[in-house]
Amino acid sequence: MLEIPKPTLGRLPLYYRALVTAADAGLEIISSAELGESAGVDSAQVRKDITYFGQFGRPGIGYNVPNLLLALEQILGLSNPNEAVLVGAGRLGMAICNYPGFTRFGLKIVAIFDIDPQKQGQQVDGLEIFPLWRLERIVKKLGTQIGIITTPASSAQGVAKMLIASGVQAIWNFAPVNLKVPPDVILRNEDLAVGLATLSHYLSSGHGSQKLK
Amino acid sequence: MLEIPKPTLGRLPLYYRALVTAADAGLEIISSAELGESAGVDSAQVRKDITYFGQFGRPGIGYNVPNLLLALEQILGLSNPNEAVLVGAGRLGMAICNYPGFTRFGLKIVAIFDIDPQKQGQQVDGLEIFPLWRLERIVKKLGTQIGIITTPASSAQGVAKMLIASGVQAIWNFAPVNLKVPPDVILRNEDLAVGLATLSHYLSSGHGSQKLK
DNA sequence: TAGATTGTTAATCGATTAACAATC
DNA sequence: TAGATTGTTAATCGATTAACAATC
Repeated sequence: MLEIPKPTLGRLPLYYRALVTAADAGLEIISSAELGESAGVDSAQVRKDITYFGQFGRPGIGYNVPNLLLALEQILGLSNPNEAVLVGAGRLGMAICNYPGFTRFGLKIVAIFDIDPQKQGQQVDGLEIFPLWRLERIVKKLGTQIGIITTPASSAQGVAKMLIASGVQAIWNFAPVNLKVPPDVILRNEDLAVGLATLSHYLSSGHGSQKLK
Repeated sequence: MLEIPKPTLGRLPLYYRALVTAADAGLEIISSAELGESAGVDSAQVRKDITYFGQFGRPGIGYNVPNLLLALEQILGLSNPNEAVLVGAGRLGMAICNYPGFTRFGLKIVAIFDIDPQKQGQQVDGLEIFPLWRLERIVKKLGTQIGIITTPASSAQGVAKMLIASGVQAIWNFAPVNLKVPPDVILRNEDLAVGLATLSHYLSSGHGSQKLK
């Protein structure tokens, strides 16, 4: 399969969401213009993006909603559910455990870890919080693929090491720090400070009117 | 002042963080190579990015840490603190209220709103949760510039309208939905589902080794 | 047939990378 | 002077936009 550009990959979830909405509304067919309108993307861009993973439209007609939805699930890897462990049971961690958007994207958190003995043994949404020293054995046993880091910045690198030693293939990092990981580990940084700084810049520079990201 | 490219703007907070660390360590001078190493960015890119807002380095020497730090605070608009109201007192909202990274970036949440009467009147970090109908008057009175939306997707557009009617200039949207706002309002979407979908794609496609974002 | 809309090509735009003269 | 490192230019790379022939 050909390589999908990163910017395109970032828009696919937007299309996916727009299509789910359309499907819920009973729509069978959607045009690139309609899809773009709903996702906030130019129609030419929509068509270009879609062709990166196939031909799903019919000239003069549009795209078949269920077909395209299925294709997107494929390409986004949502067909096989993703299991993850979460390290750091603070508020951000708990928010992520509960984030409603994730069920749709097939994320299942299977264990939570925290270094604080106070929290250990507590239940969160039916999941027990385990002590950090049990991480390696549990992750190995479950064969979990994704590790989510919601610890303070100071502990994040250590946690990343543990996760990698335990065999996770991907790390989703919410700690505000630049993690070093081996090249075969997929790393995604979700850095809220970047978003804030961007807003702050545009506010103080007086340029309104930007659609950021 | 010349326009700073968006990708550059996204990297500035990383430099800022690296510089804070360097300053804390008592470093006076830092090279583009060191700064890049710390921020996870190529050194040529670092130099290019910095020149978008001035000349702060000395050939053969490097950059003066305090100077560059100051310049970044300027350009990121951190010199004037940013006040925000937050709408949606769920777990994500609470997590954001507590996110430690924000203090450094000068964000101050001055009021919280929620539609749920159960939550109204409760205190969160010394802030009372107000009913939604009081939003307009309070925001107008405080002159708040930023509105943070952490409601479910279904209510987000309505909340955005209220915020805009109340005079906020920027919206930081965490609800998984494509908001429509007038062109003079700055909109930043923080979409966790995009991050997840990206991870999921790389996991299922078998390409490891990507540093995503 | 006439109107609509795709898939794709070509043109434009913008960002990254590489290289190096100027400077310390 | 020799070595280091910036700021900047030019070359490369990649993404977006525009246009349109092909198709329904």
